[in-house]
Amino acid sequence: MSVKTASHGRIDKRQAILAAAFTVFARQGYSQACVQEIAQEAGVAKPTVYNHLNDKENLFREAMTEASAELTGALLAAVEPLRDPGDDLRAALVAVGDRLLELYCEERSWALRRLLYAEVARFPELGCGVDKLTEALADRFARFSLQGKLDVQEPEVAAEQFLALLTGPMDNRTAFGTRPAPAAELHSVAESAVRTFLSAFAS
Amino acid sequence: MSVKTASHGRIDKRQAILAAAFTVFARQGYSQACVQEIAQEAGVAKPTVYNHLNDKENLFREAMTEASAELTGALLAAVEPLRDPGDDLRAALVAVGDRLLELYCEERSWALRRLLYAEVARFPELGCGVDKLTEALADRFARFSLQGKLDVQEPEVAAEQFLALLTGPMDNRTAFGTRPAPAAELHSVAESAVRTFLSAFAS
Amino acid sequence: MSVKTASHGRIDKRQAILAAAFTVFARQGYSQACVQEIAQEAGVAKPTVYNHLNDKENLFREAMTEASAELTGALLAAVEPLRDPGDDLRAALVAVGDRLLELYCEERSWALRRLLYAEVARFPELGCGVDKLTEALADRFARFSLQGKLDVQEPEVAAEQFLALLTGPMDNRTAFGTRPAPAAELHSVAESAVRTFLSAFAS
Amino acid sequence: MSVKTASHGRIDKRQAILAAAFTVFARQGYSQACVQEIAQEAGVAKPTVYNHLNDKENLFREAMTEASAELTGALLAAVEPLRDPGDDLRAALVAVGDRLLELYCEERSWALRRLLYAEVARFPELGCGVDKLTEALADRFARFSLQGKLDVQEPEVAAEQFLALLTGPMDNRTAFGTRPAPAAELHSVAESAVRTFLSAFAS
DNA sequence: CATGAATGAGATTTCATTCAT
DNA sequence: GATGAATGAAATCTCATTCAT
Repeated sequence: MSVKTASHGRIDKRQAILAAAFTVFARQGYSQACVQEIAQEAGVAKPTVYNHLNDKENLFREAMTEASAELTGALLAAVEPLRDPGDDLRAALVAVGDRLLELYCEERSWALRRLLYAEVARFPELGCGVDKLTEALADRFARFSLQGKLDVQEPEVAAEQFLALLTGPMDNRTAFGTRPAPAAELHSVAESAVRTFLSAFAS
Repeated sequence: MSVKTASHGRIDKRQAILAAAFTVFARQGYSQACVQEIAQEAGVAKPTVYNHLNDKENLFREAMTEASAELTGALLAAVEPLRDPGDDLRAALVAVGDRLLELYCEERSWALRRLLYAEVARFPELGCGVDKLTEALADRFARFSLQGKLDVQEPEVAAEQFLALLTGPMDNRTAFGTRPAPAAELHSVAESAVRTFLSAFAS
Repeated sequence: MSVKTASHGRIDKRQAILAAAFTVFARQGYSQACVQEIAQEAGVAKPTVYNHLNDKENLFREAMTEASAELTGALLAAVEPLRDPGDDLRAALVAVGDRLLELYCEERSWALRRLLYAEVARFPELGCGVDKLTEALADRFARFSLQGKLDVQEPEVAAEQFLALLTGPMDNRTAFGTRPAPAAELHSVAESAVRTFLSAFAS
Repeated sequence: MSVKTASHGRIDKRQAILAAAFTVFARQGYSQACVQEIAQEAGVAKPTVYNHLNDKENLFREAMTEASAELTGALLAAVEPLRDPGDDLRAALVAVGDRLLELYCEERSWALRRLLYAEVARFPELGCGVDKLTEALADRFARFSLQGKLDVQEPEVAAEQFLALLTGPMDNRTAFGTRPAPAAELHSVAESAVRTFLSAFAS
């Protein structure tokens, strides 16, 4: 009724289309996905998709950007607790590791990474985002080092390695996200990662 | 002319088609690649492709299997030197790390992984191969542990982590294989990986 | 604001739409032209076009009628001087011929004829207008005949032939209005036409 | 069966497609015509059309070129008799005029000209063909002038004018090919044209 | 009356796949 | 066994037209 409502309606529809698009792209891959199916999933007619997003490529870009931002937000939130890790640094790192792995192994995360890998050659801008997660983690590690809680010379490298230890094993363990990993296994991976990390960087 | 030659000719043609297929799939992705282009790249007519490999899906499977086996072979060969590491374990590990990273960052390797990631949802059998590289490395680490050169409780986990430390950083550093990484950077990553690994697992 | 102004505004808007429509139809042809573009050119929204003119076909009809009337008016005005040709009939005919050819070769004239030719099959009413120009010219020639200035038995035929001699050569000379014709060439054609015409019909 | 037959089959199919294309384009215009309908008219599947002619634009170009060449051939043949006009030049000219007008007023001729006019803006190469008919006629008139049968200073201009006198009146008389013209009317136009032409150029 | 948004229908084009030779 | 030709099916995108405001 009000302008605001109308505006929201428009924005909502755009968001609905983007969400539907990501769902379908995740299921079928970029090329196999057809705009028709995305429109159906969003509950609109095909031309409406073209009215809001210009063409399939742009639709993909926007849907990926959206999904990517969402995941990045959650990941950054997951490392926030390290601002106040309490007495037990190991426990704090394991908790963060658990949470990161949980996010990393969500179905949508795998789908996002699969699409990213698959299409980065044709959509190079998708791979260009700076890795905010590594940076945020490097910030924490630098602080810990200053506080004498860790002995880290190159915080960026340490952050990279922390994340690599966490997520690296999951490709093979879940057959690239095809098989689900039990929570216990995730926790075990997180603990191993933290153990190795602390063995290397404990002060 | 002879049966043997004819047979070889047949096999050669099949191999040529598979090689061409991988090249084209790597360039375009599974869906974007069209059989016509593969046939052209292989220098044969389209129906010949269908005579040798039944349909596009099978063509993809076989081409991926072929390329995958090739890469796996090279990776396994790269860890062979660890059977006789000499006195300086660190140097041996760095050398192996260098070689593994080099292989990992070849254009064809990225392409293979991109295709794997992209299509594992529709071709689940592609992701099912046991990870021979991790196993081979775990074998070496187990030996080192027995020989007192390392202190490794779970060789599989240690191998996973060694590989994660090596390759994990490369996704972001090369924008998923889109940007080339200078050899010096590769070496630096290998050294960091080995340093962290040995800090954690030195006996 | 006032009724009169509003009414004028309405008429003006209709005229603006028709003018824009002709411009776009001339540029793109009937089918290629899209209502969206016409609306843009007219500076109104698409439904406004539908409010004023019912559908695309009617829009075309009206735009063509408008443009056609405009051109016809100019052509009729161009032969008016023959009501008072002065002493030198040849000079008067050449002057009229020059002006007619000039109008005939305007960009908009070519566009109009192109659209007429192109769409007369689907809009037969467009081709049904009596040829007022031929009639007007026939009237003049009949007068000249009565006055002993010409020897014309069938004024309609003479008028047809005068116009044919003028405009017939232009299709090929301008590649159907695609290439511009220099003014000198136009004048030369007009002179040749008048020469032949007078050779045949001089009293 | 034989290679030759196979080859003919291919050529025949291409010709069939081009003929069907011209028929449909003539009926519907370039944009309204759809490839689907052309394929149906030709009795082949839609992709076959795309196999032989690359896209709709090229299909149009080739179909127009073909039809144009056909008509041009007939027109040139129609003026051949003027190589040996016999004693009665007037009669010969009228005969040729009759035949030219007959060809000019065939349904396919009107269709060709309509398409040419309609699309010359988007397919400029279609309008670029030299006018062989005018040239051939100019050649005949030049001969007649040398032989003292005519008094023609500029044969090209005379030829242009002869054709203009013939065909110029037909646009209006047939409502641009929409109405059929009775043979008697055609003959009358031809006679008037020849009368005027000879009045002007008789030696 | 003017308009932003939505849509049903349909156009061009591509591609995996199969015959017939 | 290899190939030129043909095709059924489907995908992207456009456009005339209509609601609801």
